[in-house]
Amino acid sequence: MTITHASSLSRFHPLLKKLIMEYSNDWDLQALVRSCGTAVADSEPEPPAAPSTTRRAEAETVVVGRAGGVPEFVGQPVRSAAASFYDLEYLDLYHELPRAPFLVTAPSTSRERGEGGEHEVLISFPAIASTSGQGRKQPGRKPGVRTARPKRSKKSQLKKVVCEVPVADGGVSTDLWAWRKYGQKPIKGSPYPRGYYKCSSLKACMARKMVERSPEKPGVLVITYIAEHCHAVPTQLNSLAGTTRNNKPASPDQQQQQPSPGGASTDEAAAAAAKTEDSADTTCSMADDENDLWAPVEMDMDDFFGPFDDDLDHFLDDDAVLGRRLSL
DNA sequence: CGTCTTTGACCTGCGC
DNA sequence: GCGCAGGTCAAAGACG
Repeated sequence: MTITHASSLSRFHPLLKKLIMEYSNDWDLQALVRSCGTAVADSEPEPPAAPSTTRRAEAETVVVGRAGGVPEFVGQPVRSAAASFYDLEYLDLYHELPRAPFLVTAPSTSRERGEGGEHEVLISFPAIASTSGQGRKQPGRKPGVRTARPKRSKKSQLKKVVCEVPVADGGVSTDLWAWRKYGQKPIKGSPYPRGYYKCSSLKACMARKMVERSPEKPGVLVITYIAEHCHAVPTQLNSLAGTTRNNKPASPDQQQQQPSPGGASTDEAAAAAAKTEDSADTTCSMADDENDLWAPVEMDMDDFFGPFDDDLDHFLDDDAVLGRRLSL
């Protein structure tokens, strides 16, 4: 599969365009580009977002954003996207424009990556808000009981794809993977906890993602995809049990359980963040009402993306196209 | 019944 | 080598 509309390329940021050209036969990259959005508006560079998730993350900045966008990697394993950007290592992709569906800003100065550096791509999607509370208080597991765990691969060698997603309203944001939350941790220096999710489609799948609220931009969720899916996008989201519980408001009890590194005010912030985070996860992982629109169907990728090839230019000027995409 | 979230403990990597 | 912070595990209970 190749990009067939050269005119469409002109809308991409030069760096992205270059990548596309260089990887024009790389289905994965194109999938990422397309899934992130097809149009790119010129914009002035902004200060790069803070290294989003790890203290190790540093890099040049490329910004991709989309108004009302959805950070899905439709029909495309995230790992592939990451692999396609392999040579980019880390792209700090934060930016916002009020109108342009997608943005790419000029990269900041490039940096040398260290040995074993991460490979990260940061993508931002403006203007999604999310609400919905959930959860309940649960006791932790009993101490002292632990089984051997396979040795982890070096964190520094993990590939990452970082997406910045505006706090979704109603949880529009989604990808087609099913995720299961397996942990949550308060992050030092951030009032917001970070949630840890793994792919629940296949036990053997090592794909993971971390969801946290940006401390600098409380309206933005930072989603970091780690590792690779070892399977195709599920044609049906597994597990129906407990899929709607997240829509229930969190109990005050639970909110008090949120980490409170900074005192009472951050208590509230953390609780809010947790709610937002959970909401984001829910919408990313489960077939709620919005996701019904995304009901996975067996579809040829060309068929799936065909409308975007055809309407790429139109896409920029007509939100209806976005709506059309969202309704796919 | 299967899968989910919650949550504290445990483990590991990294910086100093 | 040590300590900290982040990442993962797994029990318990909820949900459909």
